[in-house]
Amino acid sequence: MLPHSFAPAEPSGLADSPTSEPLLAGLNPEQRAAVTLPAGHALILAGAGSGKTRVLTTRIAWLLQNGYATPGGILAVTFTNKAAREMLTRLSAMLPVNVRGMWIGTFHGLCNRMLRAHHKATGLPQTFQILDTQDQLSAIKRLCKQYQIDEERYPPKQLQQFIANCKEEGMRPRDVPQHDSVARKKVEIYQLYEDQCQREGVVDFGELLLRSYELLRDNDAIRAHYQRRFAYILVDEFQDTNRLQYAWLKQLAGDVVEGRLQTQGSVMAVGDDDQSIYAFRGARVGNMQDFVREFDVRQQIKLEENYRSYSNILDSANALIRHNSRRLGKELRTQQGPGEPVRVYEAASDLAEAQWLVDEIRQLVKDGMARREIAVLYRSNAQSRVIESALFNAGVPYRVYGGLRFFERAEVKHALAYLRLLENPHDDTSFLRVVNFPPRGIGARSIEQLQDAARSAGCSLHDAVAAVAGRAGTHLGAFVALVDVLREQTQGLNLRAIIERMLDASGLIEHYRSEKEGADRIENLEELVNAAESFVMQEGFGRDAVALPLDEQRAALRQSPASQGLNPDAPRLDLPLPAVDAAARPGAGTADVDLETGETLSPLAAFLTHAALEAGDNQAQAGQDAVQLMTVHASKGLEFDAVFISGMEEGLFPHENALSSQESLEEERRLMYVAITRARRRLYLSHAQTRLLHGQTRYNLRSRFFDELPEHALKWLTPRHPGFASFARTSGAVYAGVSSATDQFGLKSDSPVNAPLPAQKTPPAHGLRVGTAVFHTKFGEGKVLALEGQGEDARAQVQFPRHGTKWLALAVAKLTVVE
DNA sequence: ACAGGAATATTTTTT
DNA sequence: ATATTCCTGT
Repeated sequence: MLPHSFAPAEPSGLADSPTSEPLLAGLNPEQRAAVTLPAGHALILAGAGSGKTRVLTTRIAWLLQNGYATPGGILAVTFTNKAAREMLTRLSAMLPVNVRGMWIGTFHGLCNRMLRAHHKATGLPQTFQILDTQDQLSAIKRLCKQYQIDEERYPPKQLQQFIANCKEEGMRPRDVPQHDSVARKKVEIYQLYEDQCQREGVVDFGELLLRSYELLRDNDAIRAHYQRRFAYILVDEFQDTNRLQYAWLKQLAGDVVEGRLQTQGSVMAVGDDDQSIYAFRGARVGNMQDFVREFDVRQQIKLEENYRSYSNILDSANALIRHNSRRLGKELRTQQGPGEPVRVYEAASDLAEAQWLVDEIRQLVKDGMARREIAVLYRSNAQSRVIESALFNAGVPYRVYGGLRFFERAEVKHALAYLRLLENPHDDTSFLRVVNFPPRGIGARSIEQLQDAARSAGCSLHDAVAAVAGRAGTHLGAFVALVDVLREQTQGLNLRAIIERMLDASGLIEHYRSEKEGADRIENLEELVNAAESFVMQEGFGRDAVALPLDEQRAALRQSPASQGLNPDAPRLDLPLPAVDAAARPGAGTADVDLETGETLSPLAAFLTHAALEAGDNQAQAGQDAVQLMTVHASKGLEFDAVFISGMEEGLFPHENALSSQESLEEERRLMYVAITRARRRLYLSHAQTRLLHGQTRYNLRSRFFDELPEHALKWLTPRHPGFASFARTSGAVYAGVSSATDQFGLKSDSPVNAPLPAQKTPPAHGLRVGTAVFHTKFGEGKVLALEGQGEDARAQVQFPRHGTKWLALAVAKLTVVE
């Protein structure tokens, strides 16, 4: 058994102190076991709707209440700001605790907090700014121009991906294998990018994590400090962690001694391998197995009791996900009855599907369901269009999730760029964004001149302005003067005043006033002032955690059912942090590290950080009771009384790009699992025979996922036509999806869109499917994008890397299938 | 400097 | 079909 050292006290296990009863009331045995686990590492497999957040927050409250931990000894990490906020809100409703002392936030938020506290040790300026994805891309493009990198051979988007991937794998340029000249070049660019960021005092999202990880890894005193401090580490959505995030957690938890992890704190990882839907952006479900092995996890608890849905819905989810291999294994169950059947509808077209959705939604609303309790889910954003227009024409209020968020809007980013220049004039990304916006006669030529000057002088664009002569120099000089004067003038002003002065002096407002569609933009700029104001009000800027004022905490507590028996006015558990005992730290006698400096950021710097780390709301205007439209991904973590999953078609869901490998197909299945488990009472699955996609009519088969659902739970609203399974049988495709089959095949392209298809379809003789790799003697290898027509008329649209996309008559063109 | 037309690429996305 | 990006001519 691994040695554990526990601080400050060790929970004794299931023997609760009498005071924890009110906290634990209403928890089922598994939840209760998870909440009251003794010190040591634990994996909680929390199924959808099993009360995961409740367990996490109650665990923290229980640890605090029983004195097993102080607020300063807790670290709880999530992926989204929303999840972190929810945890804080629920926690402060349970206990009158000062949440300010706790480290509860996103990975990025906590890393940011750590880097600011130790900026000297990390080699960053204290007021380093954070590049979002847009900023990062423009920084890379600028770098490519500067070093004359062939953007054909090294597309900036790809470089961005490459750099982000490297960082997620914990690799600095020197760590990246350089097998060939292309790899060498990419690494060289990576290094140049790093130098540029360092020079400008900016970090990207990946850098926040990597720097923080390296800080812990390379600095014994700091690592020891945090290892001692965080007696309890809790990780939400653990299945979504990437390699670097896991490595970061390991640094916080303990050191590897003689090949074994010697931990100080206890790590509780909460996750669900069946809901892992972010492998495409680096999430590694394997971290769950690694965690169990490397941390020698003894406590594994499954939360399988579902409090959300009726059993027909859960049976469907369970049956579907059983088709995945390599699962940790889990079955959702409920004490509720079967409820209503899952309704399945086949529409003739995407239009007809949307119309049916509208009719069904209207009926639900008429029967008394709130519109906000109805969600329409789809696999990809492009599908929302038809549905939106059907809802719009019917006058049904709806809300679409996704799209640009507040702090990502162009006008807001412009304003933020000005503010960032006030904070840091050497931020070239911000400089370039607004040097000629609003237009002030500084063209591409002048900027090139300036960039050349900056490069030869090895300084920032701001500092290079003096070196540019002539008219260009005059205009540039005026811009720099504007920013510098503004910086002077805003010294000592409050945040609101700073922003107002900036909006005025920059000419942004005036510029948009003269633009025809500028009204919305001006509104957003005014909203920026409000956002800053409410940020300041929230006290405690410089921290990502949002703390409720004490009286609000107590008010929430009075209303909370979890607070029964607690005294809302009891003194706060505002215990001091454990002192860092330098003498007791092995080999740290001389260390004079500024551990967790008390330096605070200026309100402006703090606000800019906030803007970068929390891009704002992702949904359109709230308030009105509206039907919710979103992708399946966006629906994760939400629940609704009625859920429609639309576009249940082969090629769409599962997506055609995911058919090539077992892993990606299984991720699609998990995605479907997530979608199903969003529904509380009613679940509808719909698909259309024809659908307009990329300007072309496509004929899609019913999704294979239907064949994986239990017949007893389904109610077919329309007669069943043969679906993927029958196609797969007749065409010899492997049903489990190992082959790259999609089941799209050609029907006469001029068949009327709304006419029902013939009941019996025949599989194509040519054996091609969308996604098939083919070889053409003249054009080389290509991929089938679409198929049309039958027999002699059959045509295929094929995309060739060299020759573009072409329609080929299969009777004429000699195409061979590439395995 | 900027408008307008051609070329291009369309899974999912948080920080 | 459509949104975005790129490029060219004025």
